[in-house]
Amino acid sequence: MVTMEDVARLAGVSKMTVSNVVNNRDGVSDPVRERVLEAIHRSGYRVNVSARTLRSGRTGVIGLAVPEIGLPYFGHLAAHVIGAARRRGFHVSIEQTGAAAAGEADAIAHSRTLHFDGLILSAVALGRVDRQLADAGYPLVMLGEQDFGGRFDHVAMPNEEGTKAATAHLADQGCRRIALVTGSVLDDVNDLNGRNDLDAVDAVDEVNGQNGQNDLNAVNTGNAGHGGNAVNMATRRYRGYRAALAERGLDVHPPLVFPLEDASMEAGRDAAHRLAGSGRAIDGVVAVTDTVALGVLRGLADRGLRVPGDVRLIGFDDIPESRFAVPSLSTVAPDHRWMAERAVELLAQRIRSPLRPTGQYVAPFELVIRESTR
Amino acid sequence: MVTMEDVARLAGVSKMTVSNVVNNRDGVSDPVRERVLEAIHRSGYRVNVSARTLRSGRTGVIGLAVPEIGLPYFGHLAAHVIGAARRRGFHVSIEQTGAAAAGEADAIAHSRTLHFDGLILSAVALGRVDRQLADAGYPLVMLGEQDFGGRFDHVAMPNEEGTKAATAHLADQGCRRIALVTGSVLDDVNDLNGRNDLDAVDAVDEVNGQNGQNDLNAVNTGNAGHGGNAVNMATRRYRGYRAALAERGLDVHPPLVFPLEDASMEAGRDAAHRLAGSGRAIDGVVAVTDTVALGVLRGLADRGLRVPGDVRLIGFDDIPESRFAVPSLSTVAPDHRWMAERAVELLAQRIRSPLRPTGQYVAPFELVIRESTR
DNA sequence: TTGTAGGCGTTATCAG
DNA sequence: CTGATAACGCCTACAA
Repeated sequence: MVTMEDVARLAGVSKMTVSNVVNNRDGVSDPVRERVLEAIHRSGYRVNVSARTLRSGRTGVIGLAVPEIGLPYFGHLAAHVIGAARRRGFHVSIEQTGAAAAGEADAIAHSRTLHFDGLILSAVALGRVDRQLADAGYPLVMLGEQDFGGRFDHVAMPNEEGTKAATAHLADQGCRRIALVTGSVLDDVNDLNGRNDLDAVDAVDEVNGQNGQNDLNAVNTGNAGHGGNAVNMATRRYRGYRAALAERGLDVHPPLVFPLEDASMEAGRDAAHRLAGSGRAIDGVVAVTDTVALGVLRGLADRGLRVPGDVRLIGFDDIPESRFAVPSLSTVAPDHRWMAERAVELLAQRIRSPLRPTGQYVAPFELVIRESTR
Repeated sequence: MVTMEDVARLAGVSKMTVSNVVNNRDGVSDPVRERVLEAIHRSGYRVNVSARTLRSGRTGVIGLAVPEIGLPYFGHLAAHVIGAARRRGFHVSIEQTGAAAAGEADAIAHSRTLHFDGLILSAVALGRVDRQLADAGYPLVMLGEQDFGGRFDHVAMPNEEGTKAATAHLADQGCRRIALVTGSVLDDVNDLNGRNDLDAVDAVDEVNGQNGQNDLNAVNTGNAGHGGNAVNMATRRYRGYRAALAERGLDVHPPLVFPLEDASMEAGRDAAHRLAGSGRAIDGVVAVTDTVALGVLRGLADRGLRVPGDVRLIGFDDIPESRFAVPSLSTVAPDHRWMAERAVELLAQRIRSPLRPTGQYVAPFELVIRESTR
């Protein structure tokens, strides 16, 4: 292995000068820099990242923890994050958490052990992050679902607004009995089908209005300053759904909510089977994610229901697969690129200045109308 | 940061004893080990991976280079590789190569720079690996498509056999004019639609019969000893297609081959449009991958062609999405779990013994018949 | 069974 | 502008 020592000898300078050249520091004269670069090239020298890390405490690697990289949404998200990180000189290492709180806590611990410079956590299950973690001052950005009342940097999906828009769209298309297919993990909401159960949730919803200072220069700024106590994705989407129904006077008791085991296609298909067999004359379905919606599409086909003829269907995420489904899937399309950029930028900032106030952001979105709701 | 020194002080022993405990080495008495573990727990000590790496030369991290983690196939593959690696105590870092030879060479260089212990390369474009790389002795396992004449450990897809089986299946279902939708990068084969163009390829096909020593204990052994000169995936799949047609007497001139820009759904849809407009009365389509097949499915729908009524369609890979398509997609299903396990195992072996002979394996597969070919 | 000395390749500090 | 020196935290080798 060729070291800085070797390069230094070859160029007739000291180790330190080589280091300065490698790291683009100034204080090196042009002719010397030239000589050093030449020597580096000739010797095939490569910096030893471990040694650098040992000395500097920085690895140049950030972690990205997702429930399951094989799910389309997370695969695409990862691709964006990797791109955004590369543009800022970071490398990305992917962790799978298995959509379990234990996995997510593990990912954080593992991330610190491996001395990633920071971690982007696409948290689904982590109900309440350990006080340890919050206090650790480890650079951590939450991406997507969960919300921790401003204790972390957070780039959120437009859960409530998006679902409301999707539901309203179905109503506008003439749907009168609109179902929601969603995760079953509504905070503080049990017995979902039994009663008007949102009161408990609403009581928790004290927006704390904490603002992150916005020194990002993204063209598309989204909505900064979104905050609130820990309320999960399913709850937020449920709220959006109920809000739209209420506006349109389409509320129904018991609510037409079909819970899922997880956010898989398989679960979506199951839900569609239950839905078709419920005898409740459903003519519109809002699915909590596109992946679930694709499963619902399949499940409806199993039961001989036509989309959009018998039932209209809309998803959430706009994964590429949705465009190619038959029928193509209408969906809420958050700006994933924007989310990835913002998350990486927030993390980079936190790595630079650990004590800056946290920032909360909600991604901009648009409604994409395709065949499934025409 | 808490170091071994701190733990040693806390436990009243030397640094070295702590190291021995941490690494599960023997030569430490039970009471002392107990004390040390206690001290580790109390202090929240974590080994510093950089320091360990600097000293030992091993990082415990392997790289996985794929064209694009957002494509369903690679996402699922990655999930399997991550699992297999974890079982062997390795961590996985994912690189995106962008399906370009430059990207793949970069990934290798980058991988070495980062001091991964080795790299699993899902190579698509890398026509000829640099002699440098081959000679470098850097632990490298090729996964999937490319084939390098035995110079690397290689876990291949059953390209030729699988495609042959798929094509034969369509013939058995009564298809008479079967098209192939595939990548356009057939080695040494230009002007694909002009003439009987396989001769050039066949001339290259000298199987060299190199065998990897099989000390793996997988239940499902697949076919070891597959070798050959560098012939890419598209060519192998084309061969399987032609072989099946020849057997059934269904060969047609010019061949019903529709080339793709890349292996995306978009490209598949385009191909379907061309195919539908070709006026060649096609009644069966073999798509080079499931992702492409899903695009074809969509493209056929655009043109009002029914699957399987007007055209039967079969893919390759068995990604989960295929099961949920409408109609569900018949496909060639290689054992992905087996492939991931074998690739990681080969890499682990090569890391242990760099000079062992290379092993070539072809994954077992089965034909999965679903609605699209009934 | 436990402890001590030294060095892995890099960078921060400070002197020239 | 350049160079000498001392860490960074751990592990190999050898001594006690």
